[in-house]
Parts: sequence; structure tokens; C-alpha cells
Amino acid sequence: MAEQSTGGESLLFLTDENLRKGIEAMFFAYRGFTADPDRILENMDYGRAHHRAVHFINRSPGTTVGNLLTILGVTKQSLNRVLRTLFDDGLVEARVGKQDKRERHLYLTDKGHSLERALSDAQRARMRAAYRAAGPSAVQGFRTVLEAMMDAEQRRQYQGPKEGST
Amino acid sequence: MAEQSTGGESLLFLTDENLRKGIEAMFFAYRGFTADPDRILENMDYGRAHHRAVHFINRSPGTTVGNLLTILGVTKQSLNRVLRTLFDDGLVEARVGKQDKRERHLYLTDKGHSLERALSDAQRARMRAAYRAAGPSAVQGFRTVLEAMMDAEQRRQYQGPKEGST
DNA sequence: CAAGATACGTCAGCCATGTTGACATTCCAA
DNA sequence: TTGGAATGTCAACATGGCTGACGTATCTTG
Repeated sequence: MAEQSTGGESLLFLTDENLRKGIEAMFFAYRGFTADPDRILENMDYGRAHHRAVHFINRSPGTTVGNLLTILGVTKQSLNRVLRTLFDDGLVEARVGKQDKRERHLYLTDKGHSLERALSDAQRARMRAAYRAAGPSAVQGFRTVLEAMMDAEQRRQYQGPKEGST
Repeated sequence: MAEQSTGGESLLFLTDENLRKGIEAMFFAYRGFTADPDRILENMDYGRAHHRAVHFINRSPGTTVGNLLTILGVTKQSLNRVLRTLFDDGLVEARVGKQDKRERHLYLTDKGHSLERALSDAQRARMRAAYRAAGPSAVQGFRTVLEAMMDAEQRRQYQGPKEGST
């Protein structure tokens, strides 16, 4: 992953000033990153928490409540509040596990898929524009730095459910 | 900025799968990004909002309340709650403007500087580790993509108080 | 089989941080 | 002198975190 080959080992990119810029870039970019889905959600009774739940259920259909808790890093009470509204509104469906009947496997309904689509279309549009403007090698660097910035556990979650998808 | 020179115009980096990975990378990385300062803050009576205020006052000493409102993108009521506790605890000082006496210019006190130091040391440490692991060209790409992901107004704020620092 | 552990749901309450709306003060500028 | 700008503040509310406590299936293990 790490492509440490500056040759002259110029570490100028590690100055406090550069780090500060990176920090602020994360702050402002994250705002942009969430702005479009937020705009969609604010008309409905949902928030960012619902977006996250829907996103990860879509990514890993049939995932359990416990898995989702691990990925999202919130308490079950907090997640439950969100899931309950998604059940009630018919966006998410919970099926009792076949092997372990204690588990609830979560799936998006058609209605859930259409919300997910709307949200991720908006978010992907911005991401795509940024990628296109920056170009492939910048995107590569972007991903590399972000991965290095995650906690180890988060990095594992990040690899996703399917592995060999290249 | 944009270094679109793939030659063969291979747009494979714009697949939905790649965009999804970028989206999740932002999500997980942002968690890591805020984790260390959050740990420091949770012992005190402060939260992320205080961190942001202190950060930007430190970056632009003497900035006004109005400036801060623009940068942070929250309501004055929300910001005021935060600023009041920072005043009361002697971390931030407000001086009445000399030219325009309606304005309050904000400065960190010594105590404020020491909190800012603690928070930004923690955050910079993670950023530095990520930068170092990723290498200079990845960092370049990281910054390029993040800048492209911001809203235009945010991008202006991001340039910071000093201009010619390249 | 009995007992403990696990997965999940839920009630109740607290906290941080965002929001609107309304109103007061001070001061600049036309 | 008057309108608007910059700021502070009170009140009320929403979202989405949190802890603690408790209940209920269900699985697992002695």
C-alpha cells in the first residue's frame, strides 16, 4: 500500500501547516459529503442515522442487528430507535434467522430500496464529480490516506462483505 | 488542479463500486479522524462543537463571531451556547472591535491555547501517521479529491486566512 | 434437563448540539 | 435621525448519541 519513494526523503509534506490543511479539508469535505443526502432527508422524518442504516443494510442484505451495531458503532438503544421507524414505515424488513432464531436478518423492502437509491444517487453524484475532477491517481491517493486514517477495526469493516470484486 | 491524463481515458475508477468504497472510506475515516479529540473531550464538559470553535479561533485569532458563524455553518444560538461556556471557563476572550464596536474579536487565552494544543496534537498525530504511511503523492491526491468534494463556499473558507502559502 | 450466555427489544431519562422564533442592545452609515 | 447590521439571549423543540435496568426468546453447555 505505502508508496514511500520520494527518493530524497523530503518530509515537507508532514509539516504542521500541511497537517492543519488536511484536518480542515476533512472537516469541510465531510460537510459537502453529507450535504446532498441531508437535503433529501430533511423533508422526511429521517436523519443521517437512517441513511447509515439503510446504506449498510443495502450493502449487506441479510445482515443481523448485531453486525449493524458493530459497523455503526452505536448502542442498540440508539439503533433500535432508528430501525423501529424503518420497520414501521415499511422500508426495512426483519426475518428471523433460520439457523439461529435469536437473530434478525435485515432486508430493504422495495420502498427501502427506492429511498436508498435516492440517497446514494445524490451522494455518488458528488463523489463522482470529485473523482472525475481529481483524476484516477488522486483517487488512489485519497483512498490510501483514508484507509490509513481509520482504526484497525474500522478498516476491517471497510473491506466489505465481498472480497474479490476487482 | 485536475490532472486528467490517463491517456487511454480509462474511466474504470468511476464505477459505482468504486464510488461506494469511497463513500464508506469517508465514513469510517471520519470516525477515526474525530476519535482521538473526542476521547479527550469526553472527560471534560466539552464536545466536538467546542473543539471546532477553539480550532478556528486558534487558526484566525481575532476573528469575529460572524466569521465563525459562516465557517462553522451553524446558527448563532447554537454557537453562542458553546462560546458562552468557553468564555465562562476562561478559554476564549472577546474583545470589542476598535473600528466597529459591535463586533467581538475572539482570542484564545493561555488556557484556551493549552486545550487547543492538546486536541490538535492528538488529531495531528493521527493525520501524520496516515500521511507518513501513505506517502507524499497519496497525500496530494487526498487533498485534491477532498477539495473537489467541498461546496464552493466551503472551499473559499478552506483556503484559510493566509493566501500565498504554496 | 437445568443453567447460563447470547441476541434482541424496550422503557425511562440524560446530554450535546442542532433548529426557529422573538426580542433587546449597540452602533455604523446613509 | 433612522434603518439595518452585529451580537446576545430567552424559550422551546428535535435528533441522535448515551447509560441503566429489565424482559424474552433461544442457543449452548455442563
